[in-house]
Amino acid sequence: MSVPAESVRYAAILRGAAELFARKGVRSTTVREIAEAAGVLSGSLYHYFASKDAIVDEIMTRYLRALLDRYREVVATDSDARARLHGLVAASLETAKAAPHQTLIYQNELRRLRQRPGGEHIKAAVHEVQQTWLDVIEDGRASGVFRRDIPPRVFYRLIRDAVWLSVKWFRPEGSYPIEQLARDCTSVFLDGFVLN
Amino acid sequence: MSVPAESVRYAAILRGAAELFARKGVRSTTVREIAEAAGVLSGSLYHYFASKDAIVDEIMTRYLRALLDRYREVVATDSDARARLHGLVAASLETAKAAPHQTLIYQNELRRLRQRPGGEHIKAAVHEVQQTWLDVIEDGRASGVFRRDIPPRVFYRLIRDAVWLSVKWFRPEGSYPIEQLARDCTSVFLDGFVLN
DNA sequence: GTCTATAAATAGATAGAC
DNA sequence: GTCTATCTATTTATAGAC
Repeated sequence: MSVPAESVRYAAILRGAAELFARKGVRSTTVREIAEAAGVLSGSLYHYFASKDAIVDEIMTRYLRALLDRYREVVATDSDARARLHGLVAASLETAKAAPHQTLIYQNELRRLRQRPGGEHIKAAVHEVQQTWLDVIEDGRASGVFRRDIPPRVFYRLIRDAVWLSVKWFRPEGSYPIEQLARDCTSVFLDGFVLN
Repeated sequence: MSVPAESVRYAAILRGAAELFARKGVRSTTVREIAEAAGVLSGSLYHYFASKDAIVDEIMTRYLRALLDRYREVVATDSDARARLHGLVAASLETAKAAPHQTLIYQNELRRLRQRPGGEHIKAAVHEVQQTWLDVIEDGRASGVFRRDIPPRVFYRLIRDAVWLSVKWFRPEGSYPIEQLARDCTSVFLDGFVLN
């Protein structure tokens, strides 16, 4: 929520910056590059954003809002734990496919974004993401579907990292569709890779 | 392999730089900070290394050499595919525990390290790491132990990311030992999280 | 709303004294 | 082998004309 709530140029800055941040890293991307990608000179950026950090913040805030909207839809369905876990896997993969740059920034720079002053709302969103997964896992344990000998947090972190890091290798244009990846991912984590 | 093959200070620079690179990122770490951590002034760094990038290269080269040494030990054992896969999981987790900073740099900056000129030997090492996993997976498929409906590369990437990213959350000082994590990790990926 | 011009700080790296 | 001093380039951000 900067000075002009929305405009074509404002959106172009966010879009171009996200691509650059994902490819080169936030720190290695200069405001001049962001400006060039948006078709303006660097001084003009400061009409839309107070600083380079403010651009990063806006990108991540929007991204987390969209992600949490999808997660809330998934847990609103009254299906069993296995279906809901698959729903979270699929929602995450679809989000990564729809917003790969933002997902990559989220993976690469989250640690530093959380630490820095003013990162409280990001921290809160990240916590809600985690809690959504843990609730589904706990539900599956309580209903006797999931194993009790694996700590829920450990399982959560394993599947979380495996799912999200797919943004680094999954190619939507290939012959292996995202729906298949979602099914394979759920099946490996729930049924295992050994033949029964 | 810089000018003085080895010295206390040389080692101190590598150690301090690894910690800083892991915590702040390579780009955000200045040569002055590296020098301060090693107890010298920035000018003195250039007696040991030609550039900041040369420090990063040396850290990653040593790390990958140590990792591949462990991997070669694992695949040299003539056990079945399940045991060898567990061996790779355990070797990776132990490496991450022994060299957490280097592992974090490997995860965060590998993409950029590979791309830049002179990164061919790193690329070759990364390829050998991948091939080690794929060989074990292929062996398990051929011997009828692993599923054939999941693409080997997909399974490799899922378990690879889950295992390596544990460096971001695993705490060696906690009550959950690394050996248990290795067992849980192997079991989740091979047997699944659902109760049988 | 965009540009020009530039301020102010910081970066990697070098030269030479000690 | 280390430090002092500094060069050169780059970076974020600002001020003010248009």
